[in-house]
Amino acid sequence: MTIKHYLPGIMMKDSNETNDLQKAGLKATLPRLKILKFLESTDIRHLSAEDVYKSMLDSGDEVGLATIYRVLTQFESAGLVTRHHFEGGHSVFELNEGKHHDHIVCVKCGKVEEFYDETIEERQHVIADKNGFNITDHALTIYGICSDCK
Amino acid sequence: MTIKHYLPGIMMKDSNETNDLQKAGLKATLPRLKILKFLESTDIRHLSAEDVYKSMLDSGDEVGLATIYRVLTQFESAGLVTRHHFEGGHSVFELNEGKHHDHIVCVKCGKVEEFYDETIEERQHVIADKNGFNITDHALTIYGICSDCK
DNA sequence: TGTCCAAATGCGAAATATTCTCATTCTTAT
DNA sequence: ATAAGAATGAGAATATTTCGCATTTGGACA
Repeated sequence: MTIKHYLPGIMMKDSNETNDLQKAGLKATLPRLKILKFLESTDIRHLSAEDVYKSMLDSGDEVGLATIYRVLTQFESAGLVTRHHFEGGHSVFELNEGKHHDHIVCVKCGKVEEFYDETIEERQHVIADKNGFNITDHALTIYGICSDCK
Repeated sequence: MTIKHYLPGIMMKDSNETNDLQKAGLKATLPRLKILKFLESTDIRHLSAEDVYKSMLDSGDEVGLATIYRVLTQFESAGLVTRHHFEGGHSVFELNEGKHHDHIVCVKCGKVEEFYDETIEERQHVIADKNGFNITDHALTIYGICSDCK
């Protein structure tokens, strides 16, 4: 669905999503576009593959579960989403928007808050250097009881 | 198997492991003793339930896989081991000895190094306070390429 | 030390989560 | 529009973990 005809004089691409996919080296297939648009439109930040599958089904966009898994993994490789391994054994995915952050998770209700701490970021690089590693990524998750659950 | 008869004058308990289990509120059953002894004797720090199962089989101590899972979970609750969710989707367990530490994992070869950083520990408490959480635990894993794999 | 009861174990079935296979359908370059 | 290769869908296959239940065991107490 293009809107270029409604904005004469401005040369628009078919959609931001198509473009984002192509920049990521991924063909702009319908399932991928739908999944990306879904991730951008939902206000739930952390979703399992199953969550994505069911939510999309509910809104009438059926995409096979295997494809959801494949596409989310591709999005992860492309840097479009981040995969987290919170407690529970299954992966959850988060659309990468804005800046990097870490998470603090309530072990009672599952609520997830985001935070960013420059000091911690810096220390991690010091630690990686000390151990001879080149950091590719990191995952810091603090677990605790949130104020609602105390 | 007790050794108290060989140390006259010293009142020894049946074994450290039996004692550790009882202090943890767990009956000193044979499978639990074997698993605990195995964890204490191996020099591999991070093991999956399957790893524990197979290694014990190899050394002639067969314990059902379901029991391994149950016992490791109980040990976790009792604070004897820590469960980690490194990349790969399955849990690995680590015997708690010495002090808390975090991990830096090589994404190529899987090597795991431990580190402890007081500054990061402190910042986490500040962050939890700021968000109204009582920390119960935390998991910081840095991912990178180790010096061998560069 | 023998007995008894609750708790623990073993084993296979079931549940979950994720990946794979392969026939069919799209995408995109031409 | 067409062809070649990539992507998808559906279900089978795998991997990991849990569950149900019959049997065994640990340990409190007589």
